Amino acid sequence: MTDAEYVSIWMRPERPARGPKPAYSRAQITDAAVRIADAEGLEAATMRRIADEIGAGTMSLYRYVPGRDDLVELMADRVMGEIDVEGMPSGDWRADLTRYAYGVRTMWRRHPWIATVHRAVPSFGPNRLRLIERVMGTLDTHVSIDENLGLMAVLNGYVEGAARDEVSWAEEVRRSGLSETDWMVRSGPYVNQLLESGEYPIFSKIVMEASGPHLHRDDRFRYGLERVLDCIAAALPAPVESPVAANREGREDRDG
Amino acid sequence: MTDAEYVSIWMRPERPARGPKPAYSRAQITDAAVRIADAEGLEAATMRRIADEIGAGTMSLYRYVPGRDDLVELMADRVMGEIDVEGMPSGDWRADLTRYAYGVRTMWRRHPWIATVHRAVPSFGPNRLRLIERVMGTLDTHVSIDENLGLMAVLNGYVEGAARDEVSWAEEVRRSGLSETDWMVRSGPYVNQLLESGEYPIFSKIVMEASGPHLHRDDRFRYGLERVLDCIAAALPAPVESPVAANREGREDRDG
DNA sequence: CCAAAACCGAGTACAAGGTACCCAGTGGAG
DNA sequence: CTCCACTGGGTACCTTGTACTCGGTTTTGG
Repeated sequence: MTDAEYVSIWMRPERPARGPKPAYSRAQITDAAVRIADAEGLEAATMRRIADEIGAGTMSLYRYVPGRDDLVELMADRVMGEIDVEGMPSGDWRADLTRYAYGVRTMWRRHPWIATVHRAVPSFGPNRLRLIERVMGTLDTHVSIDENLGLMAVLNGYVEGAARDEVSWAEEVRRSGLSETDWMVRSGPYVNQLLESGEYPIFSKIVMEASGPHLHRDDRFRYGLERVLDCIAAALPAPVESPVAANREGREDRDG
Repeated sequence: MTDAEYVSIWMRPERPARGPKPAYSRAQITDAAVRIADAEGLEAATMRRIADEIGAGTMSLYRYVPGRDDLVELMADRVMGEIDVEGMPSGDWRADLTRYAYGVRTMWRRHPWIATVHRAVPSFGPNRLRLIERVMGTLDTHVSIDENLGLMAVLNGYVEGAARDEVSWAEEVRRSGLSETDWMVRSGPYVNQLLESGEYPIFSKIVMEASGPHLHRDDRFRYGLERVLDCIAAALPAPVESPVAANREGREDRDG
């Protein structure tokens, strides 16, 4: 293996000092790859395809990127940069985290392939670091780093999980090459079989609810997010001057 | 495209009625695949490797499974069956959900490759259905299906997100082929560079906390889980006769 | 009991995709 | 001007999924 000469993609300089001017750039390659993945899925972003997209030879990409895995890592960090966390922490943690949550969701919907990137978690690119500083910074003055990590796991878990759910369905439909309607028609027989067996009452409820007048996806996301934020509020030491955090016993606070 | 003759893997009968006795079985193939993936990662579970494992010819597998994607789907549902939800709902929703959460975590740690399976979300195998019935059943009598889905998104998001975090690191280490220590040594230079730049105070706190006397992974998981369960408790209509649900204003209830 | 049909396991072969290796051209350093 | 590190990119190889095919076996129809 290339153990000895391994360097993280984030430390590896884009280009050596000497030599001719390069014709392309990491950013250009990453952008092209993201564009393809957005339109046709991550598996369509092959080295050959990306090279074609920018008019380069396939192997030329390897002058800029050690391999495809690292390129995907670059792509992941690149799209994390689209999440707007400017001005955080602002002092209003609830507003900050709400904005962050919607930012993540928007980004996932724009780049569904992000659900299939595994190395995103262990990777610390510049944009990921910025998110950590800004977002965890909003709670940093209120709780210990331990608690902060715990609460962030709850928030991130929910937001990414919800986004992953939405996006996974859409990707499955796209992969099938069918229209959304045709796709549902195709899965109809199996779902019907489950419904008619009578063994899955809860599943049936879910299906029925989905076909009746139901909470829109946005409302559902908002509902869960509010529950998570309430959860964080409850874990915070003392409400200093936030007039929002006073509703915690009833449950008539359904939103929508 | 095989659009016309598409049938979900869950509807497709394992074998036709007629013909000679089959030498293998779907379960046998799935088990072998899971065994390989556990030990060497999902990418090591190639059709050839799986066939070798059970002593079959590569192409023989296609008599039992339409293709690799479907096999992975079978694998995913197979390991979901390891999550013990027997006797749920028991009446004590908090105990049920706690058991479920730890069950999921244990399963993920046993089968880290599950983090890389994308079709798991849109797929409804028998074991996934069982989980839905049992686990969502614990809240079904207390809240609407809408709220139940929302609260489950919070719980599942947290549990899977936390598991994914733990597992992603481990997988990254495994993929590198290095020991955990060597792996950390290898990423040392980059982390040090970040630390010394002084631009990432929160990140530095995380690193410092991780190397000092810190919350063990188990304690951290438990902390987040308790926050989520508190969040669910707060969203429930009215504590009927649960003596546990009475602590919701202070925060001296840190556990561990 | 026999012939045909259906199904079995498995080998051969091909298309994609990542990438090691190689080569000729180029432009900055001396 | 000379040199050589570096460039873009072509060729070729390995791995992996899987379509096709075939000879043998089991079941069915008579």
